[in-house]
Amino acid sequence: MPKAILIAGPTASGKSAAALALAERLGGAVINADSMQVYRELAVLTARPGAADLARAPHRLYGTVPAAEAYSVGSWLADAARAISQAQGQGLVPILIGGTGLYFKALTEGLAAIPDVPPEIRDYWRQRAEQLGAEGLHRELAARDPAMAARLRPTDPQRIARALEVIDATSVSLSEWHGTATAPVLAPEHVLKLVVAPEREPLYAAIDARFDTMIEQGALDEVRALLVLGLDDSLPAMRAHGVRELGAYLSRQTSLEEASAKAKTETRRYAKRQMTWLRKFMTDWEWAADAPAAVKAAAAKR
RNA sequence: GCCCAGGUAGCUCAGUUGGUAGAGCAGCGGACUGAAAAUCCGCGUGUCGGUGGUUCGAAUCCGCCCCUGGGCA
Repeated sequence: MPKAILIAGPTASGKSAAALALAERLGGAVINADSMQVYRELAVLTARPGAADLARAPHRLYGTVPAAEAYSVGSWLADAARAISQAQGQGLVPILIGGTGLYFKALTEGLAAIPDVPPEIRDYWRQRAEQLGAEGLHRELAARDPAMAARLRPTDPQRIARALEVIDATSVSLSEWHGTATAPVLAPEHVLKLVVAPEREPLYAAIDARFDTMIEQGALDEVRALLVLGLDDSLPAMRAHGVRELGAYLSRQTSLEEASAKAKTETRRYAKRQMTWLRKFMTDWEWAADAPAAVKAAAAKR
């Protein structure tokens, strides 16, 4: 019996089905490793497991965070560590499943021990990014943290702002912090690692079909309810695929057809980026083309 | 059947007076340490409808044929 099972894969690959099947078979707890499925207000649009699935096995970290909160790898790692030991304490196999490559990397390789940056400082640099633009911000970084400035592209506002907030809050360069990884929560031994990755064409077809299903299941109501909260556009939850696009439809700026087409395109691009990540970081994982194959591979490994 | 307008990248279309073609979108490859469903970098992928001809040279000019849309019958 493995100490834990990790299942990664692009969106709409069927990895949830594999996780659920394994959880039932082995007596496991399904633990979310997806950056968007944590948000309470986003159930349909993030393809979160429904009531029927939740009844089949214990699920953790799904819909537990309000959309108003800015969640992050760091907070997830802490939550995941807790969920893993809790599951193990109950005699359940932790099955971590999701599409966020960075989360798996943090889990298995550790994360730099950077203190939390105070919200005022975060906001300050994000505003500064708006004002100066990426290149201007990069000049500022070059003055305060040349090492990071050299590592980052002057066109990458997000990472530049992050480097600035860290040196500002801690007086230590992010490049130094990156050398201070904490011990991984899950050592690679005794961990079963699976990738569910269909061929590109069927994957894209599944993405398109799934979005249509989401519309049928009330994605529009979900977006409407989210928008009513009046949250800041820069919050992660507001960046979930479909939120902006369906929002544009709800405010009559575009047709539903066009909104759907755009949301599907965004999702396809995301899946492509996920594949790039998987190819690079999940080289020693067991690869399967669909859920049944993944379950079979898991059985063979035990 | 006749008259127009078109057939160029997966899609929508550019393409000067003939010098074997280029934009947008889509797509593909890559990077990735607290926003990662984010952010950023790179790449035209082509029987120019077909076939004869003119020409040193044809997506561009001429003939015939095929297809699509519109009009007249």
